[in-house]
Amino acid sequence: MTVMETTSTTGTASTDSCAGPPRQPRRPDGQDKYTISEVATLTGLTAHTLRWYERIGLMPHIDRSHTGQRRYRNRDLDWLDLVGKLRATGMPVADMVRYAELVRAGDHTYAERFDLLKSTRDDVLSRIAELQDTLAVLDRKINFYADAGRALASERAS
Amino acid sequence: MTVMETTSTTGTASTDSCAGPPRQPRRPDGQDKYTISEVATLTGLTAHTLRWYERIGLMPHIDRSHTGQRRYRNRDLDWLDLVGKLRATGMPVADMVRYAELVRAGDHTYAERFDLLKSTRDDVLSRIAELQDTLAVLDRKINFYADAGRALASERAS
DNA sequence: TAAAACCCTGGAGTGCGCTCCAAGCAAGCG
DNA sequence: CGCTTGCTTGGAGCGCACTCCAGGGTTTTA
Repeated sequence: MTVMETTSTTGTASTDSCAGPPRQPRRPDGQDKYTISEVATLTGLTAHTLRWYERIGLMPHIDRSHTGQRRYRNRDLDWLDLVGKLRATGMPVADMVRYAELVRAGDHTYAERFDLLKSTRDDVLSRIAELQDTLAVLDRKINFYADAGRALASERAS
Repeated sequence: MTVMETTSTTGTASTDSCAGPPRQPRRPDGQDKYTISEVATLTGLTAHTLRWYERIGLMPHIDRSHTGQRRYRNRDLDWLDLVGKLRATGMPVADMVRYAELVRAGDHTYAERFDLLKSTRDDVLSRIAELQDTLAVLDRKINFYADAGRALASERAS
């Protein structure tokens, strides 16, 4: 029987949709050192996924302890927050890797980053519109079934 | 060299985000008979995908011509519209199959359909919230890079 | 100090949603 | 009549984003 690796019972749909800055039990900058499993609980990702993100170039360089274990820092958590948000928009991982490369490349890539974020923003806007469209359809159907349900109830009562 | 099967250059992001009832060149009810490739162009799906939807039970029974070719009707196009919208919400195909089964099962499944649509609606709402959250982050970053760009420009001018 | 819990790596496996292939049938056209 | 085009089927293949495994080393707890 080996390790279980955080099966993360907190599903994808977060209950607190109106939280300001997400206050997690982070350590203050300066003594911010997290093991991979701590980061897993903080982010909801598995340790597997965190290592995989690193392999494909989606993470900046992660510090290591003297024996080679990963030691994440607050800025890594910030990055993972961003990654999580971008993933939620449906952005493919490859595109995020591209953005990560631009960040690694230095300040002279500002313009490219700007373009990338701007077109992502457009995507998000149109996806929101799409969802609101779907919402309207859903509401029509829901009303239909609600009415049908009431009709059946009053029929039973008569 | 065999057939090409509609590589659909119209991407996933539709440009007309504010269209009322989507006016497609449909034939009037009564003489509504479409071949699979017509439906492919109308929906943006490939013929492969249409057949696959049928195989997995996502479609109602589709009429056939005397030689066994599919002949879609307007109600099938309506169904595919709904399916497209639900797909856009990220609903797994298996869940849509479940809904399709309820529809096939008859009127006595109204309550279950209601529940399914209602929880889907909740998903959509929280996904919209999520996207708006992401939008805020994106806007902050975009502003940062825009400012940085302006700063560089004025630096060059001095 | 020993057991339990945790972490490391490269590579293989999984599930989803298509996507395509091979082989064949059917209709229209010169 | 053959050619082209389009449709049919079952089944295989693919790309993405993980997800896990084997086989080892490390850290923590009792």
